Amino acid sequence: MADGLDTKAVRTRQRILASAAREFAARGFDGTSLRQVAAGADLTLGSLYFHFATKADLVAEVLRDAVDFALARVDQAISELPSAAGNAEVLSAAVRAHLHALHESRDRGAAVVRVMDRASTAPVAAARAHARRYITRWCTLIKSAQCDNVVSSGVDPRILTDLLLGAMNATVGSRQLAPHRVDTIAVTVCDVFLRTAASPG
Amino acid sequence: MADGLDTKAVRTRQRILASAAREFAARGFDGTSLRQVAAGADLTLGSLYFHFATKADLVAEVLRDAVDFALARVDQAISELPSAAGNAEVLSAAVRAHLHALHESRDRGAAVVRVMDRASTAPVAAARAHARRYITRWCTLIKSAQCDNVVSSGVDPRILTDLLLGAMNATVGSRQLAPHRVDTIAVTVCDVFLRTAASPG
Amino acid sequence: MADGLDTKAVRTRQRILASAAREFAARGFDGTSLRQVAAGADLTLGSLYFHFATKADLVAEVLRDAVDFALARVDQAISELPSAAGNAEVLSAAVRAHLHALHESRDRGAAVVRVMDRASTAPVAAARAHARRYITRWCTLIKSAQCDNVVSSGVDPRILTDLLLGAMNATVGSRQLAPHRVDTIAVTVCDVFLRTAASPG
Amino acid sequence: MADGLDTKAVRTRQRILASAAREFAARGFDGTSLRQVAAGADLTLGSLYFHFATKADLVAEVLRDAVDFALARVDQAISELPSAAGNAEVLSAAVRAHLHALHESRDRGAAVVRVMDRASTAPVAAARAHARRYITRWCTLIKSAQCDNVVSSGVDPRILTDLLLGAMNATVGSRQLAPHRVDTIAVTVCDVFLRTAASPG
DNA sequence: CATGAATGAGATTTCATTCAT
DNA sequence: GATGAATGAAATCTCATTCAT
Repeated sequence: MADGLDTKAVRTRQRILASAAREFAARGFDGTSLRQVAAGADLTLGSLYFHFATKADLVAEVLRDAVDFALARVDQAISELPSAAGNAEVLSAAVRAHLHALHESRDRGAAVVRVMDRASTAPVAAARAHARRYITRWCTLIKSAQCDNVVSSGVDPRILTDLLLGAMNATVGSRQLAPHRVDTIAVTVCDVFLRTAASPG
Repeated sequence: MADGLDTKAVRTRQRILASAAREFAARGFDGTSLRQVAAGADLTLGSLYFHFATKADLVAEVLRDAVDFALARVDQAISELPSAAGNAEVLSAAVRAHLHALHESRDRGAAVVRVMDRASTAPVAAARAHARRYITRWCTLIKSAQCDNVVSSGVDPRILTDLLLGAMNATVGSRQLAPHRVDTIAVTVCDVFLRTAASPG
Repeated sequence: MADGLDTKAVRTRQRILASAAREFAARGFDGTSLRQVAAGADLTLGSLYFHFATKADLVAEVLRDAVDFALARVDQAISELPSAAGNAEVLSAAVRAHLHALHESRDRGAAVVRVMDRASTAPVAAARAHARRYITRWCTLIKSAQCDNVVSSGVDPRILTDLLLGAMNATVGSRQLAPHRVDTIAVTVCDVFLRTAASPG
Repeated sequence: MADGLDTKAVRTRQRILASAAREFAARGFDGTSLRQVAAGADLTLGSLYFHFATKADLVAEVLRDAVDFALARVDQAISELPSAAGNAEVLSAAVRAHLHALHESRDRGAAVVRVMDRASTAPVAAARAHARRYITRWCTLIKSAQCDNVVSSGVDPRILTDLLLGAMNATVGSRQLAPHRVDTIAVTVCDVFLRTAASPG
């Protein structure tokens, strides 16, 4: 069966993950019932458990997926920059990539933003650790930008990272945004956070 | 019988609201059981219903309280400024007031941040409408600041407001912060969002 | 309210315990659903949980009750013997008391016999420890009887105890026995286990 | 194709029966899931159903096996006695054979003891009927022994049979016993139940 | 022969809510 | 004002069973 990439099970899993992201985004962890998730994936409640042993396992995988997705987008955006690009270009490309990842598949993005908080079970804690690596990545970007005075350089980079991610994540609302609106937001974020008027895009 | 009379009922109500803020902040709306709230207020579950008809009513009042608290703090901070103060001073005073309100009674602040999202029942919708007035207030401040070019002036003030509030609210974490740390955050926020280096405090 | 001995809650508790003993006796621990128990106590499933936090807690209390009941009967029977009674009289009185306790409220007895085995949760383990004290009590009786050569004296008293209790407990079947039939069984047990022809009753 | 052919299917069947005996002995009928049984037989849950149509069918066959095993051992032990052997020798040989059968493959023995009780479905009822024939066999032995006054002769042989089997079956605990310990138990049982001091072995 | 995927019923448990006292 | 007792709905999870491949 080659890579095991398109078996029936794999397709069902994807349907479940999509439905779960949708529901978690709309109603949060505790507000989402697995029956809703199953229905959204055209499945019976019992059948969910063939694919995920636990609600915590399911949400953990949703979170991990979303983080991986955003991370890949940011990495790709940066790698596509011309090699002569300065830290201003790097950071604004990252901002644009993060925002587009967040809004493009809005369910995954909103799910992370709503759920990541505080769901104490073990698998979710693991996903949170995964997400922390994402934050660390951003902190590195911020530090580099501070060296070139691209962003405020006299302040704690950790705080600055929190503010930037907080500002961006706050833009994910209840309904999908058109791509050009996401671009507008990206420009605004850069306009605020970047000292130079490096207009992205 | 005046308004805020200190009867037993009123004191109990306050205890309930405090406990509810604590629990909602820690566990979210769906994650909090009314039994926990009651226990935290040294009460039996049944007794809650003498004071609040519904879980939604209770959370709505918690939210309204928190919004009113922040609104009062911001208004007061602004009114205490010398009459010659410019928009930069006004905005940075508001930032400081908002952040202090958020962290000072962290439970209320975190409760708003965690719960406001999307709890669809009617009373919560009312509280959300109440909160929208708070956002509008901030939008007004932003617009005035844009006139003086104190903040980015070429961008949509609504988006800018969302970014600012999003950034500030993202700083409320799981544990209380010492006041001086809150001040540091306030300085950072102003440093980022205000074009002039108007240091608050 | 005096002793709290006859409140509504206490009466409901008794009804639950009776129903639980009945069901556990008939269907075993895993075979019994709490819905059946609730129905047998004229209660809704949810209401059970006001009185017992857990299925394990419930069964543990049933077991403890049954052991306490048998222990009390055996103690009382022995204490009512004339002070000149020898070990033969003591042992045969105990046999009679145990068998009558077992069959008199058959549900409790059968519940112990069927469930005590192996239900691994913590509260049941506690109940099992409680039951072990009962076995120890019998072992003491057996040892005394061995001293007087009332029962086989050349054998391990622990094994002898197991055989005696095993033989007696095997007599609890699916339906209630008339008291005179229980007496017949008691006579038979004594006839087998006691070396002297000490006829009980 | 003869009868006990050693095809793959037959070997798998044996593995299933062994695993089932183990699980039923450890957790009882309702406490055992077919998935556990399958796993213990290195099989998938679905594959079980190729060999057994129903959980009840499976447990029935386990019970029948165990009864047949014990019956064969008892019969063989008796048939190996010298033809001049009296009823005392016969009974004590039977006791030894039963106890060894019970403890030798402890899983089967314990499975019978734990499960035989009351699993109301039809196939189990059939197995219980099968077991009743085993009890009847013992009752016959007891009656013969009563004729020779080898055991208590003035008592109901049915009751005496129950006591004897109950005593012996009570010795099967949670862990396997060394053979010499089983011999000790057999001696004790004979010492108690047989009027003459016919020491077995 | 065996497996993977799905189903539907039922189990324990939690919880918002009600109401007599 | 407060409590204790009860209810009914819903949630997570387990399990015997089926069937296409």
